Amino acid sequence: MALGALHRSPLVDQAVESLREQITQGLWPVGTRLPGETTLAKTLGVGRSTVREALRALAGAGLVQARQGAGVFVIATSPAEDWTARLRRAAVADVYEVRMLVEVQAARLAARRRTPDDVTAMHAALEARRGAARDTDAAFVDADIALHAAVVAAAHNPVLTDLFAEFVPRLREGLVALVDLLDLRAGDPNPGDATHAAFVGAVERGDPDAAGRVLQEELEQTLDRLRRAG
Amino acid sequence: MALGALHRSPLVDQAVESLREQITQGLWPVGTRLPGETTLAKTLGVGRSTVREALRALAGAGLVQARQGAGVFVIATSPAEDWTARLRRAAVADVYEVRMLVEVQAARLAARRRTPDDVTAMHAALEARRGAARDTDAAFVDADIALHAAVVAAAHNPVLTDLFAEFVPRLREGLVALVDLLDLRAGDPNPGDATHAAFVGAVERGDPDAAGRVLQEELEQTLDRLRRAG
DNA sequence: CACGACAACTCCTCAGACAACCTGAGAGGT
DNA sequence: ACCTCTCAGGTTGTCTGAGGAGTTGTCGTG
Repeated sequence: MALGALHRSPLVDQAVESLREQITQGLWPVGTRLPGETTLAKTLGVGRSTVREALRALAGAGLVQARQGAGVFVIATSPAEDWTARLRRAAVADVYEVRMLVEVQAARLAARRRTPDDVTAMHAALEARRGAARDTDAAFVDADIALHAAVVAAAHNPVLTDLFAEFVPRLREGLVALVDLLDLRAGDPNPGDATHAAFVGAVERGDPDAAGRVLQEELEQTLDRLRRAG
Repeated sequence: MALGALHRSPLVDQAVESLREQITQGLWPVGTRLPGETTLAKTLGVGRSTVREALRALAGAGLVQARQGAGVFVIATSPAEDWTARLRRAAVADVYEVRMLVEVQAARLAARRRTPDDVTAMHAALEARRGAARDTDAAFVDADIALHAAVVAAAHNPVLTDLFAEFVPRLREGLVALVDLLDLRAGDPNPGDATHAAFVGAVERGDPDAAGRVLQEELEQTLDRLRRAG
């Protein structure tokens, strides 16, 4: 059941994925009528109401359209979906891997371009991360992400900043689940503080290689955990 | 009674509209929990199944998300601006820079994960790029991008592949303009062939460092030209 | 051939039941 | 005072059965 996430998905979601895949793969071209609800229910092995809800979800995404008495018709095979929705559906590990690729390079850029203002912002974020040590998991993850966002912002590329922001919701979701699942803060309520401080220091003194290396190691560790947990 | 409000819409659609309106109007900000299904059913005057299907439609559109046992939560108040529009507004140099960051790391991944199929695809793309040497500027740029896309695909991360695909339109636009503006193919109708071949070779023999380095140099050169031209 | 009746499908809506799950409050122990 | 555990109430998830309403193709009749 390689449905990629830390929680097992409801039947409806599985049905949606199955149907969406068959549509995008071209099994049912645009304009064709889907099999009836009862037929789909039998082939998918779920109840009729589950099929209906799955079809509603696809209709909400703009892939199909139901006409009473006639049937459900495919009106688009391309998702035409926004990027955030795609991220939400992707496996957390894949999202995290891309985040790692992007941020490591962003850190290298930041080490070359950071301004004094960026440095103060980064230090403030680092302090906030420490302050969240005695807070809830979600708050700690938020502080952690804020620190990383501050570094990305120091790269001074608006596209990059937007891109990272796009990843944040899914990232947050996955990290909170991970921290909770593995009880990462059991021993140390402020895990990764030393590496994060070293990371910020490298950016501050303008050392791209060190910044990239430290960050890569830190993120790779988490990525391994995510892969094992998923 | 010819046009206008002919066939009344199904209750589900009415419920979807009603709920969507209340969400976009800000009655339920992001993060808040919606009233329970039974409550909504009573206030909307429809059955619970109808409410469920309406919520599924909104979930498919990316506005809400249901968590079993907890409730249905608002995760966005508007259908999320599409990323391509944002890219179109950004400076080409900034887009290209991010593309460089992403692809250099993607190439390193690809060097580790490429399969025999990937290698044949890359070779075919390289040949196609050569074949486009005597073609128009636009066709040559397309072949070039296709080669880069083939390498990214070899990294075997769906999120990464999608991300790169998102960049393609804007990239193509900028590159065609650049080639035309600087007359890059005046002397050599197939510029960058040697470096691209070296690049593919590095990925093929599984050398991440070399692949990353060659690609970075190649892309940085173009980025410089873009900055000067812009 | 033209046309209307009709049967067989389809989706639409509701009601009820039970399962799976989350959350918060309170009991109880330390 | 604090922590842990239990548990009840509420929530979404899933299935089933029953009609209602609309569409479409068929078939008999003229």
